[in-house]
Amino acid sequence: MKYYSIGEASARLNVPESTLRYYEKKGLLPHLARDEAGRRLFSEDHLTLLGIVIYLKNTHMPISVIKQYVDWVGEGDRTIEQRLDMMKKHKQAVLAEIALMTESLKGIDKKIARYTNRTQHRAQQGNEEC
Amino acid sequence: MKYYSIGEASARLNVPESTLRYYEKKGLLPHLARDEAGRRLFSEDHLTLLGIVIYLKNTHMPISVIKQYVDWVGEGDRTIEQRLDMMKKHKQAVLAEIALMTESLKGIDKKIARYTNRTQHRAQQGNEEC
DNA sequence: ATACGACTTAAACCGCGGTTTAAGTCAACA
DNA sequence: TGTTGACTTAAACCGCGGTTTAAGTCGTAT
Repeated sequence: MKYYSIGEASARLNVPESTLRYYEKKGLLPHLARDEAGRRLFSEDHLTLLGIVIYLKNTHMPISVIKQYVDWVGEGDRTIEQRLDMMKKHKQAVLAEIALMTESLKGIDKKIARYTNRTQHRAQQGNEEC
Repeated sequence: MKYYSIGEASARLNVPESTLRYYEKKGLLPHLARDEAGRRLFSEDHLTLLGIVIYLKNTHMPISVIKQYVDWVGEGDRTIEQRLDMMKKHKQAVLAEIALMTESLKGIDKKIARYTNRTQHRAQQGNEEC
C-alpha cells in the first residue's frame, strides 16, 4: 500500500504542511502512521478523508464539528444515523448561508448599478451618502 | 431630524450594542453625533450605512475593507470609480465563494445519499471509511 | 566529513471579529 | 433621597484557525 509524506500530501491537496500537522493534532486525521524515523505516512484513505475535511471546511463547518464527524466514522456503522443527521443539518445551514449571500449580493448589485450610472453621466445631484 | 439611541439602533438592526460601539471604533460609523450626556445619536443615514455594512459583512467582506469603502464614501464623488471597482471585485469574490460552496455541497449530498441508503438496507459490506 | 533538504516537536504568536468586565455618568421615577 | 435603567469608557478577554519559531533528527549527495 502506497504512503505519502507530509510534503507529498501537502502538494497533492494544496494544504500547507503546518495545517496538516494542526489537523492531526485536532483529531481530524486519526491513526496516521509513522515511519521508523517518526515521519508521518499518509495513506490513500487519509488523503480521501482530507478531501472530505476540505469540502466540509469550504462550507464553513467548524473544526470541532468535523472532528465529531471523523470520530463517528471511526466508530463504525452504528453512527451512520448521527452522521446522516449531521450532514442533513449541515446542508440546510449551507443552503441558508448561500441564500443570505445571494440576497446580500442584491445590495451590491444596486451599488454597482448606481456607481456605473454616476460614472457615465458625471456630476449630478442626489448624493445620499453619509 | 430623528435620532436613535444605541439601544434603538441595536434593536432595529438586530446587532448587539457592543458591536455597534466596536464598529464606530473601527471607523465604520463616522461622524456619529452625541447628545449633551455623551450618548451616541444614530441618524437615519447611519442606520442606512449600517444596513450596507451588514450586507457587506454577510458576504464576508473584511472590516478593514468595509472601512475603506466608508472612507471613500466620506470623500465624495471623486471616489466613485474606486467604489465601483471595489464592488465589482467583491461581487466576483462572492460569486466565487458561492460557487465553491455549491460545488462542495455535492460532496455532502453524496454522503447523504450513501448514508440514507445504508440506513435503509442495513448491514452491508463496502466500508470505505478511515 | 559535512552540508543540505525533508522532516520532527512544543510552544509562542497572529489577525480577526467581536464580547465581557469594571467603573463611572446621568435622568427619571418611587 | 436613593435606586433603577440606559448609557459611557478603556482595557482585558475570548474562540477560531491556523502560522511561525526554534531546536533537533534523519538520509542522501558531494
